[in-house]
Amino acid sequence: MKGRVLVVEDNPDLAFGLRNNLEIEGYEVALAEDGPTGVARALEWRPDLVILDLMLPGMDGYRVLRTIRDAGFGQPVLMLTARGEESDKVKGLRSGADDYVTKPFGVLELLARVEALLRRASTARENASVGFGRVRIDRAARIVTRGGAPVPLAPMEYDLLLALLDREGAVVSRSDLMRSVWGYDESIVSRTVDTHVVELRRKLEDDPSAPRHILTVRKAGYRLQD
Amino acid sequence: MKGRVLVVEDNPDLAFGLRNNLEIEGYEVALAEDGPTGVARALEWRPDLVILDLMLPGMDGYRVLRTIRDAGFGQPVLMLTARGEESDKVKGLRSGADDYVTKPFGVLELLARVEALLRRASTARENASVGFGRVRIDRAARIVTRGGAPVPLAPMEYDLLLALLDREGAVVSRSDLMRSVWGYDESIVSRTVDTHVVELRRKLEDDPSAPRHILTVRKAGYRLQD
DNA sequence: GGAGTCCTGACGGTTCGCTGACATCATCGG
DNA sequence: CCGATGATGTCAGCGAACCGTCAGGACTCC
Repeated sequence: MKGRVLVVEDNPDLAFGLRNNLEIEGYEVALAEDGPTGVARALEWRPDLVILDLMLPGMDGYRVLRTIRDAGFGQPVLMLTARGEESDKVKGLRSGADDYVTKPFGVLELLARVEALLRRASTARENASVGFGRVRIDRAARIVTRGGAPVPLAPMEYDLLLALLDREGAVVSRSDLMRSVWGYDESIVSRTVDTHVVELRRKLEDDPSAPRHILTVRKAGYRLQD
Repeated sequence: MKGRVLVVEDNPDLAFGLRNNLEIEGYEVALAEDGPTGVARALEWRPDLVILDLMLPGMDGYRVLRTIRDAGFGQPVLMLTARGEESDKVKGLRSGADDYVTKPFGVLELLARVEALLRRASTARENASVGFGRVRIDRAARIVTRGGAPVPLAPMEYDLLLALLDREGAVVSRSDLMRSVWGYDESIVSRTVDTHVVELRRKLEDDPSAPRHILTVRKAGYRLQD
């Protein structure tokens, strides 16, 4: 099995056609015929790649994309649309899609793009880690414990912790944190991130003044490590 | 500077147009007007991305692509062509191109694709283990180790090291370093670069007074070698 | 309206990086 | 071979950047 592909597409003919071709190529395929179903299946089933139609009943492709990206879905997404306007193409790519195909398209071209995207993505592997040190995080329950005892975290603190955890071991810049946690896109001038980091350290580090897990990387950002 | 882009394109109007638009976006741009020149410049200058026309005098785009890939060039390549047949698209993608745009194309779309490719490539590169001698560099974590032991580097030292590493084996002039690390564009009169090189040698070379990796090339700049 | 939460701006400590002076080295002509 | 010349190595100190910290006020949600 070469990988799992989720096709979010409301046109049955197109959806089944894609599934057939992808399965012939050796992919495992799931279908979703509207936006909300697509979001749910992407997050539950964790496909290796999502083919996402732009025009969908209920929730358009942009919102689907934003939603799953905000939920931490990091696999490549290939956008599919009938509209040919360039502004849409740009919007799709900039809002987190990895590639873009305009209908009508050739199946061979689509398969080639799928393959290229998966080859790129296969180098990056996922972290399923759920904690660090004596700290455990239960994402489903949204509960954090330290040495077994629950630690109450404010919403922003929890989101910040998740953003760091999703990239455990890597340096995350303040801008990235601002974008992924707060949704802002601007450069930083405030001490907002720092303040919340301090609070996280106070609640999660054994010695907050000498942090061993939530580390500062000067001039670059913060790094969470086990 | 967002990255270095090599444009291999024989049509002067198109080439200059691309260069202007890319430079406005903050990329550093080089042009090559035929295949062999493109190959040479890609291998020498080590761009972060290559925009490659399919139809070129002397050596067509496919051969250029094959040649530079065989020579170990791993950065993304965006193919550019007037032909619209799908067979060509597939051939381009399968032969190692990362994306494909058909003329006529909108500049905004092209720029968006360039950005998407570079973003993807940068995340892939972060996981690759690179270094020289006993020194390893983890770009994602921003950690440098020597013989397994972490070496604390000041921000500028780290950035300087990366700039040298990105062009490993090639001589990098002080002006280039000033531009890529410090963002300045002026001619050099200070000992700033030298000072930091000294510090890097002290921390990373086995014998700082007889460097084996961070080498001085008199009247030209510095060169990093394995 | 009260409790909790979040952001901002200010302050201070620490580290960093640039500068300028001097030492040393490579190169080349005599 | 030797000295002149210009390029590079080295060092210390000061000003600035950067981050930790905190308190006040605005906001939200009961």
